[in-house]
Amino acid sequence: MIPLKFIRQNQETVRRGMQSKGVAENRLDELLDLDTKVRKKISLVENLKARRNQASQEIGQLKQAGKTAEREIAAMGDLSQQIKALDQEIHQLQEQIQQHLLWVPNLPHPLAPIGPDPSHNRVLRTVGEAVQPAFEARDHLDLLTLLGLVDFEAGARIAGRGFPLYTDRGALLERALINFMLDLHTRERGYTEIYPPFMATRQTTLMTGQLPKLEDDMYITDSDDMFLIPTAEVPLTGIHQDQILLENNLPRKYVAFSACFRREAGSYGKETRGLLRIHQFNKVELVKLVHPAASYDELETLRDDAEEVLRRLSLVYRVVELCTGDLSFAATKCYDLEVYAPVADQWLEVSSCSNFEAFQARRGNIRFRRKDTGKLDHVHTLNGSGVATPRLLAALLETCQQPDGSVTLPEALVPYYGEEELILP
RNA sequence: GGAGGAGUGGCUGAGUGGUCGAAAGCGGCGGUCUUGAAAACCGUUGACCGGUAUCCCCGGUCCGGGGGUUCGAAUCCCUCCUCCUCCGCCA
Repeated sequence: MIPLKFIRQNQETVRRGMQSKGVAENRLDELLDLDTKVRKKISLVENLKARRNQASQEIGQLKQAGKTAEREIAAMGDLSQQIKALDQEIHQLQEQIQQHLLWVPNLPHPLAPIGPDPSHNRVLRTVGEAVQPAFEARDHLDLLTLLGLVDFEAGARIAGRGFPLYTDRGALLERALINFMLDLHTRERGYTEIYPPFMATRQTTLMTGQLPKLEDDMYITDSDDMFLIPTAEVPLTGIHQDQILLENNLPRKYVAFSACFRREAGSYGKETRGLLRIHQFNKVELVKLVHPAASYDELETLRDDAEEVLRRLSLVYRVVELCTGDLSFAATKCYDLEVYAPVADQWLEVSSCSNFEAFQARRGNIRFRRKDTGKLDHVHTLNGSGVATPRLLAALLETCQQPDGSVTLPEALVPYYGEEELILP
C-alpha cells in the first residue's frame, strides 16, 4: 500500500513508477479524482459534527443542572440527518478509494534496472561454470522416471496434471532436501522455524500483495473464502498483523517449510516438462521483518542465505537483478537466483529475494516503536525462497548424474538422505 | 455442532447513556539522587485522518469488525469475528 497522502503529493513519481512496472494508470486518475471529492465532503461533515458535539455537550450540561432542554434537542434532529446522509456518501467514496488504492503497486527502487520485460534483467554474477556433461546425459524427467522417484501418472489420477506424487526414494529425497535447508537456516543463519497454516484469509492474502492482482492464480475455497497459500510468505508475513513490535526485537527472521499451491493460469504450455511448473510444490521460505534503515542490507544477507543452499549443494547458479517490468506488484527490488540445469541448458528460477519496504507492513498494519522518537512506524518486510524444491531437484539430478543414470549426491545431503548415491533400481 | 463467559491504550485492568480518549498499575521517555547502575522520588507518555500544517494550534474519528437506537453510545439493540470453559462428534 502506498499512502494516499504520498500519492496525492507525489503524483508524477507514482505515475512514473506505475509506468515502469507496466501497470495501467487510469486507476490513478480516478483515485485522485475521488480523493478530491471525498475530502470536500469530509470537511463539510466535520464542521457539522463539531456543531453537533458542541450542542450535545450543552444539552448534557443543562440536564445535569436539572433543567429541560427540549428546545435544544428539537433543533438537533435535522443536523443529525444531514450528518448521517453525508457519512454514508463518504463511506461509499472511501470504499471506492480503498479498492483503487489496492491496485497501486509498490514503486521500484530508483536504481532498479528499467525495462518492460525479463530481457532487461541484469545478470550480476554467475557462480560455477555452466558446462554440459561430456557424456550422453539425461534430463531431469528421464532421470526421475529411470530412478523411480516421481509417479506423475498417479499424481494426475488423484488430483490432475501438475500434482506430482513422490514415491519411495523420491519422497525421502524430497524430505532430505527440506530438512537440509531448514537446518541450515535455523542452525547457522539464525532463523526461527515456523510451521504455518497452509490456508490464509482474504485479508492476509491481500496484505502480502498476492491479492487483488493474482486472484486468478490462486486456489480458493468457495464456502469460506479462504486461499491455499501460493507461498509461505503469506502466513509468515501475516504472523504480526496488527501488532506493535519492540525495536529491540528487530529483525525478526522466520523460516518455514510449506507446500505451495498455484493454479498457474495463463502459463499452460510453458516449461511444463517434469517438475518445472506444477500446481503444488514444496518450498522453504525466508521472511524478515526489519528496521526500515536496515532493509537493503538485510536484503543482501537474505540473498546470501538463499545462495548458501546452492553453494552447499555445489550447484551452478547465477544472481539476477530484476528490471522494473519484471518486479512483482509489492516489491521495490528483487534478486532472482537461477540454478543451472545442464541438460536442458536452462537457468531455472529457484528463489526470488525481495524487499517490500513498508508496502506489506502498511497493508497488514505491522509497526514498531522507534526508540529515538518513541513514535510508531511501519517495519520493512522482505522475503526469499530458500529455496523451492522442484527445480532444485531437477538441476541437482541433471548436474550430479553419472553416465549410467545413477546420481551421486552432494556431500551436504548425505546425512539427510542416508546414502551417498541414488543407484538404479 | 450445542450451552455459557469474555474482547477497552504497548501490557494488565476500571468504567453500564452526557465534561470519557477513557481511572489505576506496569512498561516507555525525561529528570533528581548516584563514581556508574539499580532502587526510590518527580514529571511526562494513545493512534489515525483533515485543515496549503513532519513541531505547535484547530477540527474530526477510534474502546474486536460492521450496522442500528438516541440530541448525545465504550456503555443500549442486532449481526459477524476471535478467545476461554463445559458437552457432543471426529483425526
